Amino acid sequence: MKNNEIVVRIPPSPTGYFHVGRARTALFNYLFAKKNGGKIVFRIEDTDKERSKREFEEDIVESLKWLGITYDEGPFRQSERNDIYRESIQKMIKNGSAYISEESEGSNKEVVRFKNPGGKIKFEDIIRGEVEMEIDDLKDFIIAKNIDEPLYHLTVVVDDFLMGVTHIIRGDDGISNTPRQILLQEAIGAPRPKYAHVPLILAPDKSKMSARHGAVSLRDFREAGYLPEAIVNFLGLLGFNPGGEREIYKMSELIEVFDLSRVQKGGAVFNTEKLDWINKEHIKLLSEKERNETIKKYLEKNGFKNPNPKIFPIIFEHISKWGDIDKMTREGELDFYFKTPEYETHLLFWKGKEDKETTKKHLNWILEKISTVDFESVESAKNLIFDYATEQGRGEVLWPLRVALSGKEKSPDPFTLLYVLGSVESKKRIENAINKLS
RNA sequence: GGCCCUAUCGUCUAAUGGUUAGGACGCGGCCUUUUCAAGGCUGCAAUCGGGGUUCGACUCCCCGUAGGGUCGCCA
Repeated sequence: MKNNEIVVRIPPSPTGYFHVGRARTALFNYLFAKKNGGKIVFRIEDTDKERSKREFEEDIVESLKWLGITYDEGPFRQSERNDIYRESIQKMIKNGSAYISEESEGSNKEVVRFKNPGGKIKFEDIIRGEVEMEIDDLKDFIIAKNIDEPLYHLTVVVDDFLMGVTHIIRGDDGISNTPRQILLQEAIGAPRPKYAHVPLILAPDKSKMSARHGAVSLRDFREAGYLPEAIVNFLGLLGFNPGGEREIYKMSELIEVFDLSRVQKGGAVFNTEKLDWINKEHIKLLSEKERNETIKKYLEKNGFKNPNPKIFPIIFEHISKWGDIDKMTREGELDFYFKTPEYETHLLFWKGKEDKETTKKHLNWILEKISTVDFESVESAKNLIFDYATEQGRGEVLWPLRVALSGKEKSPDPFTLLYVLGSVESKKRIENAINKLS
């Protein structure tokens, strides 16, 4: 089933944390390779010694792993392959396709330039169709600072050739590099791979998504508490759609339906709301156990020791990503589960109607009613009170009860609160409320 | 500015010559045992403009327009 004809590559340069755009390109490469039984080569393009950092390389490796994008070969580091590039440069100089050029500007007085034949370069792009570009204004572009310091175009072409890369699936912003690389391929006698330039991921203002637009690196999303499967789902469907109306896909399902020729031509705006929705859908797909464990972990991280497991499903209902738990904590939305709430007395009144006696009456009724029982379920709490509430006016009874228990204008329903808090704590809070009214 | 690319609801997209232009996110309304959330139902909302080709264009061609990418001894 292995199709050894197909080889793709994932070639990040470790000059920053792994960017979502690059992640998506990596994902498309992965999907394409897996779909067609091809091979994936992972190559670190760290020829720029100034900007390349191990920290970034590690981040990229980790991010790929987090997403579930695996590779068959590598990582290779271009910085460790100088012998290979040197040989190519020398060969090109020898056959006249490159030459050492004396410079009056720049930081080196001699560089290696490629002899540009000029004219036009035409190539076939799987996504865009036929593309033709003029190359005259490329001049004799530089392929190495010197014989031991090769530059991007040269290293890419040499490596793609040596690693047997058949399909180059990369971001749209690299399309203008293609003619240069084709020229180089011809000079070293490499076959021309097939190209597919995927459109860019755009910020809401339609410009290329970059750091000034907020969260752009995978680690940002990881830290915000997104699920990797949601990121994969979202990115996989950004600029690609298999047709049909399905929105939620797992990696394996994405592989099945992936088709490079269905990739969109235009850029796609990164829509965080949709990502959040997709993330929530994937949280729903988790097992209850897995979900609860993560919620517990986040609660503890936020300083809530030994959280009551009864609140896990409530929290689940209110979040679209784990990081929302951090936010809820910060905004004090969770405090009432753990300690007696503080609130303005006025909040106790249904629709702001300052009727102390009635409010007290209802609260007292409930207090008495619950003093002898404990709640086995939300239902049992409801059964105890609901008929009375219906008779007396649901808002009149239920609103003050809810406020007494939560101290909040917005919270889960009072029966759930009763069940979660238990009768002892509930009684205490209701008594509190009654005291406030006296 | 040169070169290149792109163009369907606000956003992601479906419809590859014939549909009341479909779905999703978001937004509004209603319902669902007070509020919030969740859920259900429902509503608003698009083929950039102009020419062709064709019996018939979202779909094909041309010209505009708009947006984007790229023009390093970075990758």
